[in-house]
Amino acid sequence: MAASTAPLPRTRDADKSQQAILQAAMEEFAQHGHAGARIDRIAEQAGVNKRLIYYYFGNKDDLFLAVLERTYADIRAAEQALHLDAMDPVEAVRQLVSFTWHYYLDHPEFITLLNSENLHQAVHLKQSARIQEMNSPLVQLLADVLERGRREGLFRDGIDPIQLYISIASICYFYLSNNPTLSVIFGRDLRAPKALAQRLSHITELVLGYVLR
Amino acid sequence: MAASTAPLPRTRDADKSQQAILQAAMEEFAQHGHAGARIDRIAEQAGVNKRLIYYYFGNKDDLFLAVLERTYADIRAAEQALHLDAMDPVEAVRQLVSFTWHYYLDHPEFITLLNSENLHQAVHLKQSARIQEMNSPLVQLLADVLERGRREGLFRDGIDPIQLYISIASICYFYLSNNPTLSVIFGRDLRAPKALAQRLSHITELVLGYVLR
Amino acid sequence: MAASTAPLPRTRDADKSQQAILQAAMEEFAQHGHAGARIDRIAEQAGVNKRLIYYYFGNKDDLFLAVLERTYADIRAAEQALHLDAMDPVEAVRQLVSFTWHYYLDHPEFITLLNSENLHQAVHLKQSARIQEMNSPLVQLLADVLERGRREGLFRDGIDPIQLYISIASICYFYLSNNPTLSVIFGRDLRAPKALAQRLSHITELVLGYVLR
Amino acid sequence: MAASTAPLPRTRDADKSQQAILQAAMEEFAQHGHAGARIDRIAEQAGVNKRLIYYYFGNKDDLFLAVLERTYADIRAAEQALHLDAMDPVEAVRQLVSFTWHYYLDHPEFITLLNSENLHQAVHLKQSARIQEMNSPLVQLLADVLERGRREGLFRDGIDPIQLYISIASICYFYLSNNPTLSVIFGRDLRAPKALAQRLSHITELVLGYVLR
DNA sequence: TATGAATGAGAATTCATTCAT
DNA sequence: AATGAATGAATTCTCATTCAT
Repeated sequence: MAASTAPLPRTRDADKSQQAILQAAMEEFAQHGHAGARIDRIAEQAGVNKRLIYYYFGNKDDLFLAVLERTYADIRAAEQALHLDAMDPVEAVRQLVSFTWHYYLDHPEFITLLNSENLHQAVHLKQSARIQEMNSPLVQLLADVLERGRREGLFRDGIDPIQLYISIASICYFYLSNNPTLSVIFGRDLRAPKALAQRLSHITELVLGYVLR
Repeated sequence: MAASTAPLPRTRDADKSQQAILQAAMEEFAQHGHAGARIDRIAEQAGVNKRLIYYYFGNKDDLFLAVLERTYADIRAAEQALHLDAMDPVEAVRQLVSFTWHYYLDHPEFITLLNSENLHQAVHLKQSARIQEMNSPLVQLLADVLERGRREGLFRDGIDPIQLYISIASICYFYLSNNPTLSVIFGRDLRAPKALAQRLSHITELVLGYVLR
Repeated sequence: MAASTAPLPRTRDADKSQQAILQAAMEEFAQHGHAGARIDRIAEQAGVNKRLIYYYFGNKDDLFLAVLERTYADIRAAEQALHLDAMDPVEAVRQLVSFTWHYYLDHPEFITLLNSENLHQAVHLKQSARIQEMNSPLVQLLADVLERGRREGLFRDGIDPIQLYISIASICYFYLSNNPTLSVIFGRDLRAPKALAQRLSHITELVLGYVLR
Repeated sequence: MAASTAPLPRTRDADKSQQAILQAAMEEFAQHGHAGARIDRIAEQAGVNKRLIYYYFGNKDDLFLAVLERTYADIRAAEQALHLDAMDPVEAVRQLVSFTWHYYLDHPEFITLLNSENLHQAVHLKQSARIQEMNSPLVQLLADVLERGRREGLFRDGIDPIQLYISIASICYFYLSNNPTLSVIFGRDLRAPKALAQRLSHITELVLGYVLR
């Protein structure tokens, strides 16, 4: 029945294999970094022949780039769902912080992939027109929120939205990225649920404490 | 006395060899991460026989740990020189932010080494009693500063010094750590002198904006 | 049928490659022992890329085990061809001795491989369910022969077949295994054809002298 | 007091170091064979600097030879204590078997060192005039015993003492040398005290069963 | 007599990638 | 679209041995 409806099965399998490779590669690169990742493990995890990876993705670097592209596409898609313009300024800031925090928390691969790419001076990213075209809506949304807050007399003047956006990302990202070493240094489990809740509370306070006049 | 002045231009200097290896290893691990680092390159850079690395440091992991230990020892030593207790609270916060920022800026290896260690879930760090004993004085100093500021009616109440310390580290670290990808995404050079100055200005403002009532 | 005759001079023959590796490994391990064997030489002798050895056999130890398994399989196969039950008891004992002697004489690799494995306390053998399942038929055959001889009044009573089997193996094995040192100590070539013939004659006499009442 | 009696201390230390090296080397070569032995471990075990091994023994092969020489010297010394000429022939044979068995049992290093040397076609032994001059008295003693037994009408005629000597060595040596593999193959611990006693009983019976008419 | 420092040659093993079908 | 076979170039690590004192 499926066969009679369309000439798709072949294509579907191909797509399925590619998706399986991409997913496995994302996990492998996320867990071991670019240099530590193994093509063999990706093939095994994806359940495909190793040769197929080269067939579809060329080589390890191109595969890494494909993973990066998908990673950025994913976060951009998630960002699209965030409608800060419909909220009052304070709530919008809260939501932005919360979204950023939870996105990183739920997508640890995002952090390790970016770290790996930064270790390599963003060589892959620089090659990708696709990613560079995927503009994050958040900076503009944040700029609007800040302007609205300023006009309402709630927020302070002269806040640079890019700087603030980076700062919000920072205080979410770093805590999660460096959690293992911080946990050892401070001698406590900074990934415990309670610690995570306290962290979100602090960063929200920090950001609001700064923007509110 | 004659004995102590004599052997200057010797090659058979164990300590010198070890330091050369350690320095070369720090650079190699910082530049390529743990998995990407090459023992061969370290030997070449250190100007010693590859075998000597194993003679003194055992294996790649132990060498990496030795590098981590030195890295932490270095920052702890720098932190010791910071006398926040002699300053008024606002100035102390400024100095802490400035110190943190400049330390990371001047020691890019600190960032990449920590990232590499975090990718590996701090496995090496967990083994090192030495590092765990090197307590940073900054958290306590910051706690004192916050308390003084609070008593003087300058600072807000209920600030957790550990959270704030991590946040200060975050906003300094992330900007530098993720500079390559951020620069591509935002389409401008975030390491340009002017951009760096603006960043320091922003983070100082952000932190003071939060702590001041 | 055409299909089966076609691909003769192919190099891409997995089984052929594996057999070539196994054969070369057997010779290398037999000649140099486990520790003295070199993977490089095995690859060269087998005419394959060194990497292929790891592809098929995992590592040196696993390869050694594969060689051991084949070695035991070979001797078990040879033992199967020995039909002691069809002979009169005295002839059967003669044949068993002769078979054992000639098998060791014709398969010097059996001796050195076993010596190597014994030096390592049989660590590889202990892992191999396969070898442990390959029961030698000889002990049971010998037990039957001894029982027949006893009933016919030819052989003495109370001979333990396992002990006798080990003794027969001993007097064949040791002479060949320790031939180099014995030759030096006794100052004559114990591998000369005449010496070998005398040895077989002696051991046959020794065993028969013991079993016959 | 010791210092005043002679100028020996220095020499004694030297001798002590040499003996420590030799002892450690014997254990190392016995446990790992020639190829598997490590100079580093020998130095560590002997508690001396690695360089000293080269100072006293030249190189690994020469050290191995020195170990072999001591090993042969030891067994020759033990053999000297065996006075078969004072016993009646049957008792003398029993004693020879028992001595051989217990010597191998108590000196496992003898077995593994000889196996290692035989793997190498006795290359070291061939170089050693010393060892070749250390004639074992046992063959001659056995010849005398056999002759006495024959004259007393107890022993059979025409027994070659060298062959019998080798056979006695065989049945003792092989059981112990190949104990690990035999234990696995037979599925029982052939080094258990009871198994050892049974073995000695069997080999005594076997030899006497042969020599007695 | 003794030793810590140093090394060249080699050892097992790994890895991304290509071949042949 | 897919795969098992095969490989060259590393890569970490080892080892007997020598250097310099």
